[in-house]
Amino acid sequence: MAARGRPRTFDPDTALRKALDLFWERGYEGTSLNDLAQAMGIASASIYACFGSKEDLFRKVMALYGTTSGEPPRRALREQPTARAAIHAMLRATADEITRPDTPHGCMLILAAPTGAVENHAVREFLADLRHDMLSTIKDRLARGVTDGDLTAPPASLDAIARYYTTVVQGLSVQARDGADRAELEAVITCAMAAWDMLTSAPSHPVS
Amino acid sequence: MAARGRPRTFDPDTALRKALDLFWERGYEGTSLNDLAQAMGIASASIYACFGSKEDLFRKVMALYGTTSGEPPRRALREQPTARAAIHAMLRATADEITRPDTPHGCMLILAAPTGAVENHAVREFLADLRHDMLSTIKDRLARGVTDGDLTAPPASLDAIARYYTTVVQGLSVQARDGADRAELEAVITCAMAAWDMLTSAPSHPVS
DNA sequence: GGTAAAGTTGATCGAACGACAAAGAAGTTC
DNA sequence: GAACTTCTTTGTCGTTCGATCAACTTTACC
Repeated sequence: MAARGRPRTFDPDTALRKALDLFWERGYEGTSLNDLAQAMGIASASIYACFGSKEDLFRKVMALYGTTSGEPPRRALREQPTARAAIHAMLRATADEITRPDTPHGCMLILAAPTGAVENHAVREFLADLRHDMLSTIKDRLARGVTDGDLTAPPASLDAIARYYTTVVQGLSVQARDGADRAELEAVITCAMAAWDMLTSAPSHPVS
Repeated sequence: MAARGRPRTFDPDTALRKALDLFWERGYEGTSLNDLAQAMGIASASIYACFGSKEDLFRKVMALYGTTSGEPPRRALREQPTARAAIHAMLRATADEITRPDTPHGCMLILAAPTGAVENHAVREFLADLRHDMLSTIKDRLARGVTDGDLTAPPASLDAIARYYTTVVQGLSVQARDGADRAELEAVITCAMAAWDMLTSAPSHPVS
C-alpha cells in the first residue's frame, strides 16, 4: 500500500454509503451523476477516479448493500435451527430491513432496475443474477432442512416452495415501497407462513 | 365529430399499442421519445399533437393496458362464484397474462416505474394508485364472499388476506420478468392457495 | 528543498433527452 | 377551385446525460 501522493480528502466508504441511499431511493437510471456527486460531496471526476464508471459504482454499492441490509435475512436462514423457523425469520428480517425509518423502503435488489433502457441491460442482468442467488439460497436452506430431518417434503416440491417464498419476499418489497408499514407486512408474513404446514406435511396436496 | 381538415395517416389505437409494448418492456424512464417515434412509425411532433406529452401518452397507454391485459384477472375476480375460486382464478389469469409469448413478461403496473428520478414522481404515484386499486378490488371481492356466505373469515383479517394475495401477484411479476415460465408460476400459485383454508377456517390461527 | 505521485477542481466533450415552432403538404367544405 | 383546417416533416430549442482532460494543489519520498 504505497502512500505516495496526495491522499484523498473524502472517505470512500462514507461516499459509497451516500451513493447507496440515492440509488436505493431512485433506482439506477433515476440517479444521475450530478445527483451522486452532490450527495457524495465530491466532483464527478473524483467519482470516476475512485470508483470507475457509474456502473462500476453501482456494483460496488450493491456489494455494500449485500453486506449490510442483505445480511440479516441471510443470517436468519443460516442460523435458525429448522427450515420453517429459518424461512419465517428470514421473512421477518426482510420486513424489518425494508421498512426501516432511516433508509428507503423496499428492497433495492428488486426495485432499482426491473426495467430500463437497452443500454443498461448489463445492470439489469447483474441484479437478476443476484435475485436468482436469493432463490438458490432459500432452496439450499430447504434442502438442509431435509438433511437435518426437520423437513420431509418430497424433493420435487422444494423448488416450488423456494420459489414461492422468494415470490413473497419480492412482493413484500413492492408493498413496502407503496407505503405498507411493518405491521401490515407482518400480517402478510403470517398468511404466507400459514401455507407451510400444508406444503410440507400433506402428501395429498402435491405442489408441482 | 367534425371531419374538417386533413385526416391523420396513422391509427392512434395501433400506435398506442406499439407504445404500450415499448413502455412495458423498458419502463417509463427507459423509453425515450425517439424509441417511441420509431416504434409507432411517426415523428415525435405527431406524438405531441395526438397524445400530448410523454407522461400523457403513458397514462393513455396504461388505460389501454388496463382494458386489455388487466381485464382477465379482474374478470376472474368478478365472475367466479366463490371468493376462493375468484382468488385462485385471478392468480392464474395473472400468470397467463404475464407469461404470454407475444408480450413482455411481468406486469407493467409493477415493473414500469417502481423507482425513478424525482421529476417523474407524478408517474410513480399514478402507478402506485393503480396498485392500491388492485388491493382494494381484491379486498372488495373477499368482502363479497362474506356477504355471499362462502367465506367466514373475521373481518379484521380480510385486509391481511387481501394484502397477502396482492403481494403474491406483485411477486409473480418479478418472477416472470426474471424468466420463470408459466408452470413455475403455477407451482407458486398452488403454494399460495395452500394458505387459503388455513386463513379462512382456522380461528386458532389469527392473522392480524 | 526538490521531485514525483496522486487527488481535486473546473471546464467541457459529444450525444441524447423531452419539447416545441415553423413551414409545407394534404385533405374537406363551400 | 378558393379558403380553410389539420397533420406531418424538419429542424432546433435549452438542458442534462455520462464521461473525460488539463491545470492546479497537496502530500510523500529522497
